[in-house]
Amino acid sequence: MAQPPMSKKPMSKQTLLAPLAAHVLRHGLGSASLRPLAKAAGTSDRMLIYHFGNKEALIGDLLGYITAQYAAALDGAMGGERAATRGEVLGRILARSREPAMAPFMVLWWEIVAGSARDRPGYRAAARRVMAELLAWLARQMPEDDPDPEGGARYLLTMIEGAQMLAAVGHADTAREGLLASDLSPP
Amino acid sequence: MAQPPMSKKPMSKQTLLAPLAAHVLRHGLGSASLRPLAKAAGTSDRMLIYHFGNKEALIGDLLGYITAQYAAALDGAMGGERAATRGEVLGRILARSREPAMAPFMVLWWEIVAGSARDRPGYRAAARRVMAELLAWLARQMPEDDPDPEGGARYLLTMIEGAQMLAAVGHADTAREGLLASDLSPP
DNA sequence: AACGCAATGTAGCGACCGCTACAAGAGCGA
DNA sequence: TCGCTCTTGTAGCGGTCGCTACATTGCGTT
Repeated sequence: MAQPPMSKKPMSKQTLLAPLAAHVLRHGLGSASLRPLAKAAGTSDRMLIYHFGNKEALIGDLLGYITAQYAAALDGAMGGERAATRGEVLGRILARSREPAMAPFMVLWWEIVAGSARDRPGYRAAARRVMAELLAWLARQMPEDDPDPEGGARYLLTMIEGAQMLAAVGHADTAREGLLASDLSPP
Repeated sequence: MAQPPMSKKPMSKQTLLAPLAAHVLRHGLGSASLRPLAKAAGTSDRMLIYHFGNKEALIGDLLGYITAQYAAALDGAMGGERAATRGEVLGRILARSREPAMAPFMVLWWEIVAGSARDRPGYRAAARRVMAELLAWLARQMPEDDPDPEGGARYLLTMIEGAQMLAAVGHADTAREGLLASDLSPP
């Protein structure tokens, strides 16, 4: 069946990034090749190269877009009054990370970490951006009477990432029980 | 120049795994395709399929071999007297992880985690094996007077993996400073 | 109307992918 | 020696990869 004319879209980098990001969040970076990506964005591999130059640049832009999305999601979750304890801050962010909407990003995140560890171009920058954003968010969330909010944020970030890694390999219970043995008494 | 006859090698799964693992540790799992792997092992893609059945099985066996190697390395590092504090245990294992000999495994590790998060066959099992081994090692290392060695091991495991993830994305200093803000006073 | 240029489709290149069909050796027991 | 099985080499299949050459469309400017 022939398509109706279907209001023409400008089809620039910016309009392409959203569907491309959606595809990568669903299927991962490892199997992100030009033709499937193009199909997901309603265009052709030819046009992806035309707009982004080459695949490496495309992935770089895509990682930037996705990490910016993640940062915005974090900022949007900033509401509510301050937590009373470090443990409460930790509980909040872990709960947020467990939300189903975050799952695709969490899965993608480990691909970004792996790329960063191997120094693949663009990955390190994307990972650092997420970490910086998370660190700032945590510092803002720390209890009002915390003696060392920056230090506490770094401590919590370490715990959070450890817990999420354990969850990624099916050891979520290990992390949960580990937190019980820390000085972070859960709420 | 023609090769001398060069004592014939039996060339079984077991003899192949060592050079294959070495290649994967150097170049990563993402770019591990049959022909380069075969070349590294002194054989042909044809023979890899012959011995392992298909690539998925090969990767599975390879992950098993590498994680077993890692476990053995951990056991070999078990010597010495017990640590006096949890912080000292943490310091020991982080120091061990920083050894240059461990670097290839550390880089590979995040690929394993990413594969596990995406549920690629074989990855979850390999990751769980490493975690279980590390957990047992930690429990054995805990201070003699620790009130809850298993809980402490889980806590330390969470911190360790968080710290290593941060190191993988170039935030090693964040993890180090974060530990100063914890109840784990460094030695 | 003529031109210029950005946007896009079509077709294909050479390289690599996992895997297989086929045949030939190598050793061994009957 | 015959045949059998295990191992190996050669060649190639159909597919995907990133990317490009070339032609065409369409729109704004002159």
